[in-house]
Amino acid sequence: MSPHGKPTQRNSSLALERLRVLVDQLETEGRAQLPTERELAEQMGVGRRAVRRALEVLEAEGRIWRRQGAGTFVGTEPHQPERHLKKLPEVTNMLEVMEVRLRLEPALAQLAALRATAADVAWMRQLAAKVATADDMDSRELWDGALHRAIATVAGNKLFLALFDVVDRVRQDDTWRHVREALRTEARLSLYKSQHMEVLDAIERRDPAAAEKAMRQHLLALQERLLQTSGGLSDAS
Amino acid sequence: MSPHGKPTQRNSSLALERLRVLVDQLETEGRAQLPTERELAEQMGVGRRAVRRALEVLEAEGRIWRRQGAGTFVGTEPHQPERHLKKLPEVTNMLEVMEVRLRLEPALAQLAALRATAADVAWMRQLAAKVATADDMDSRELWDGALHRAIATVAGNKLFLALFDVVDRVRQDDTWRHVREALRTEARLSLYKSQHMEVLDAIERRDPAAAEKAMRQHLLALQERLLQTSGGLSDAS
DNA sequence: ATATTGGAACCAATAATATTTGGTTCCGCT
DNA sequence: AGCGGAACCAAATATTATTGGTTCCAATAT
Repeated sequence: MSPHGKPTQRNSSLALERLRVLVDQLETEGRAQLPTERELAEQMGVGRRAVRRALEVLEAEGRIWRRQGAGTFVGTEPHQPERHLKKLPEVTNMLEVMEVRLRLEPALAQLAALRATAADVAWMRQLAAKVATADDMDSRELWDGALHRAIATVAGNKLFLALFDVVDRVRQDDTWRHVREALRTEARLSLYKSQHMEVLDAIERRDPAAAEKAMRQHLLALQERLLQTSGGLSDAS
Repeated sequence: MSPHGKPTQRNSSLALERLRVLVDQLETEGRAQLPTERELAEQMGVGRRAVRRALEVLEAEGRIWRRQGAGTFVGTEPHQPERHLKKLPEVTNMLEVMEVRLRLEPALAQLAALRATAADVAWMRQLAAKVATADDMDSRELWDGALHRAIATVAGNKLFLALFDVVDRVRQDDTWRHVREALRTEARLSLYKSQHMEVLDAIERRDPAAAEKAMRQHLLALQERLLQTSGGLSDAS
């Protein structure tokens, strides 16, 4: 065989034609996976780049889907919730996070007010004190996160706590570090501190409605600050 | 060496004493993992069962923690949210699931009312029709789940949808099949059907408050039925 | 005779390693 | 400039080894 075959760019078109036939064939046979790119290139006598270009077309058409390390498959990508969780930071943005927190955490504060013991209240107050006395921003954010999670724990619903952790992991993702830094300005510290106190006071009074409202006020203040600084964030499309 | 050493049951106590020393030693050295049970048994000249009994004591005291396939470690088990997600069905119960759904899904219906397109409404109505016309209970539950997830999708918040999927996976767990069967009685079908319609009507009217309320009513009816049938479920402690 | 122990074998979950495979970059050739 | 080939990267999978969990049995002591 002559090395470096026909110099024309028709190779990818040829590969595309033959791949369409192959995909139809596999579809009728009910098989899903097609050969590796290297095998396809050798079988058709073209380079791997030509094969890849052809596969890109088929993928854009939705006829196939590919996953690095796994292979190329006929049809559309199956829905796998677990896999989706891992790349949540890529498909979400801070506005969505706040939209969720605004609905989750007030409910958690409400439940905490219903179920908190005296020891729970003491624990949360300790954390609030740590938030208030922390000097650098890193430790402040650390303790603040611990306080919010403590409230979620005191709420006494394991499933709810798991949901909180999912949101919290997205929130803590490095992608949003600069956004979080913008939120925690010195001027707002006293406001956040007093709002924390309102939440804890309501929980200690066993006043679910007040706890819910206080937490909502706190998160609304955060959201407001978010909208002020960035003027809105679009998703990373 | 004589096979089957000292016949006394003191072996586990002896092992416990020596293990305490070992744990203290590792703790000061900053090392976490201690030898395998087989190695410990050989080193101390006792059987593995004696070692295991001693380790059980230390684990109950919170001095060590063990994981099958990994090893035994000094200290307390580190918090790993991902690992916790996998065994959620074991640590939760149906009441917790309903408590969460009652706070998640009304918010999702509210957002859906704000963001639904005409095509979205048509899609959800198709699913509602499938629920109403399904004859056997399995397919009914299947389409009902699809409808609820459609509403969560129309809500237009990827993170919120991910949370819904987490709850849904727990809800669909095989452990609760008999509970779900008890919920879906023939007598309640017309009620659920009309409640679905109320939710979709409110969404089509772009009435967030009504959509939220209708969804809450629907879930409250489900929760009520759950409490009626089982008389309350305690967690599997 | 009964109970307890040590030993061995097996099971199941985890971790470590190797292999596969799509994704990317680079180079020589035409 | 475009192609083929090779090499390398990174994600996913398959395989193997490790390790706690469990069961069973024979030996021994009481």
